[in-house]
Amino acid sequence: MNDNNLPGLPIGAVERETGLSKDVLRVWERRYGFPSPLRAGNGDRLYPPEQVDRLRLVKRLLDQGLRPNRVVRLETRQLQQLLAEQLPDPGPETEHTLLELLQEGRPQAIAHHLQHQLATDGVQRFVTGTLVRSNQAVGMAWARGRITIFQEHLYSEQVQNVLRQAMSVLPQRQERPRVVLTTLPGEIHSLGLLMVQAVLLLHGAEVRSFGTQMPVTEVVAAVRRHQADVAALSFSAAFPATQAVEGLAALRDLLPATVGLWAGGAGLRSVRQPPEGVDVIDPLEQLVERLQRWRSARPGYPG
Amino acid sequence: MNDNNLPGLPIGAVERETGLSKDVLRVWERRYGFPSPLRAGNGDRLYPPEQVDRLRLVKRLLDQGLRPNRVVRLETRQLQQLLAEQLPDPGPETEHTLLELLQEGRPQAIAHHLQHQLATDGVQRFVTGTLVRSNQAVGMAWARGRITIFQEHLYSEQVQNVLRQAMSVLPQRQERPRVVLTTLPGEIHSLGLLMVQAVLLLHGAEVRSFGTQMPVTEVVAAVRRHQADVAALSFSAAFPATQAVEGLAALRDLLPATVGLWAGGAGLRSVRQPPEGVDVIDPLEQLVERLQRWRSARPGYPG
DNA sequence: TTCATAGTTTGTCCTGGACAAAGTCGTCCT
DNA sequence: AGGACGACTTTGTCCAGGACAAACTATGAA
Repeated sequence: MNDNNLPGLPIGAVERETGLSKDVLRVWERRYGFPSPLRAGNGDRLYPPEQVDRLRLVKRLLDQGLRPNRVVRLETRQLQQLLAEQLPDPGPETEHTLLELLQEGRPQAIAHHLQHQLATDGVQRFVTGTLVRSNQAVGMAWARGRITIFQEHLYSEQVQNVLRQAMSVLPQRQERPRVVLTTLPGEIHSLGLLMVQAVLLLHGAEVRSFGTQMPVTEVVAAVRRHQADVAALSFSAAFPATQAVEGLAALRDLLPATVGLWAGGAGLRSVRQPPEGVDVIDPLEQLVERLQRWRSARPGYPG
Repeated sequence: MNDNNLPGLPIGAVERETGLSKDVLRVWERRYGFPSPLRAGNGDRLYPPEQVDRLRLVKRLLDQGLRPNRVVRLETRQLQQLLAEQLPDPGPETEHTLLELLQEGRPQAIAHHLQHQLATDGVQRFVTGTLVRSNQAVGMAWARGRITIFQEHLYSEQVQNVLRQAMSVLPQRQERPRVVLTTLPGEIHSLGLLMVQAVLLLHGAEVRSFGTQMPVTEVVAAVRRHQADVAALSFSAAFPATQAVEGLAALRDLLPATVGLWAGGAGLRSVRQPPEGVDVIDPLEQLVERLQRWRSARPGYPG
């Protein structure tokens, strides 16, 4: 039996759980008076679980582009409300069944449901339409407190399974362009990556996916070694826009000018002016056009 | 054209790339004189790429259980040497072909190779034997500078594909125990999770995998909601042992006594005494025994 | 409207100190 | 010999409070 009934989490644990750095947590406390953690005997901050939950909501609002000033002081209720307003709404009853399945918590049923939709829609519409809406619906449901984190996790795990399986069935046509696909360090979400991969694969491009968290220099090395035509980067909403821009600028600088640099994902929504030489692709449908444009600009390549 | 020719990375980027916290980077500098970053005009640290590479090596040595004191001051050469000694050696020529394929960099060929071995070995031996050795071989090759990070990434991406596909073919017998499977926040590696999932699935357990990074309270909620018999946690070598122990203790405290708590992975190697009520399972083969023990202790359940 | 400029907000980084947990080592007792 | 215990050392994490540049906002001119 462990005496682990602490009244709260230390700052490091909160950083890991919320994605807000220790520095930010401390400076918010100083500036806005929230969070207002308890203190351990030695002066260490201890964040009560309610405050951690509230911080998670704040984080998502920031990810939507709101500024701390307007958000940090709000109560949980208000945060939920505001987040529901801010999040893209997939429509009222769009994904009712999915959410019910999530609440029941039978992973098989969820996978089956997704599989069914995939079969109905086909890969293209499934990924760029249905899945996008489902993701939004799930995010919305979390914001409203209808589902919890573990249910979100369960969802993305199932999506991942379905997507990977769909791709394994797709013919590998290996036509140009050859695309190196990955994310920068600090990105934790891999769903976007898979969605991009599926679309590219479907349209006959040769995708070489490296998963998440590739340092800039490694992306460059991979592009060279694989003689890729394009480097494609994915950024989730949770990824700091400033880091994205920084990374893309550095990449553009290090990659040969002949190599395309494509970037997409909710993490770039708030970026006013992307670095020169970077193609921002958003929404996902644009990827197909971009692909065709690349090919028609290079008639030498088949496709 | 961007002026991104900085002589080094800021401390935050180094944290993301190496997994060493800003605090650690600064305190090492103070104590050991390494790293010794340049300074920007405003006093900010700028870590040259060579030092970042060296830090990556240091990090892996710490992950092997060595102490900073003995390691931080060493040169790159010595670090590589020492790491080669410390890492478990899968034998001289064991995975020669795999490494050659990795160096060539054709993902298809790698997947094919893995698939072939899977077919030869069967799931059990593939996961607990061949894959473990392959992982070691790849880690070793990186330590020796034979391959780089992006090649490691490519490898784990292929392994992931092969494993997920193998599991999708496996019959879902859904016998007891029902196992909630995940990792704690801060864990970035998901391979271990998949390997465990494959073994459990093969032996007819009902696995509910939630991917990586589940807060302790969410694990508890998931176990309750899913009426699971066991919570299984995976820890990679990169995961701080102290955090693992802390998290496991908290989990044990919050979970009902009737629910088993199984933990495994290289991240627990250095743990002398795990918290009471936690089953440490290492190596992976033990998982099968543990499963059978669980079942024979509960003759009511089929299996 | 669009664009430049002044003001504000915000994340990140800095120094240098402190301390508890974990590891190491030597000693004593069985 | 082996194991338990206590003293010493190492190490990661946390603290305070200040600073600043980049990003954003608001204001006013063309």
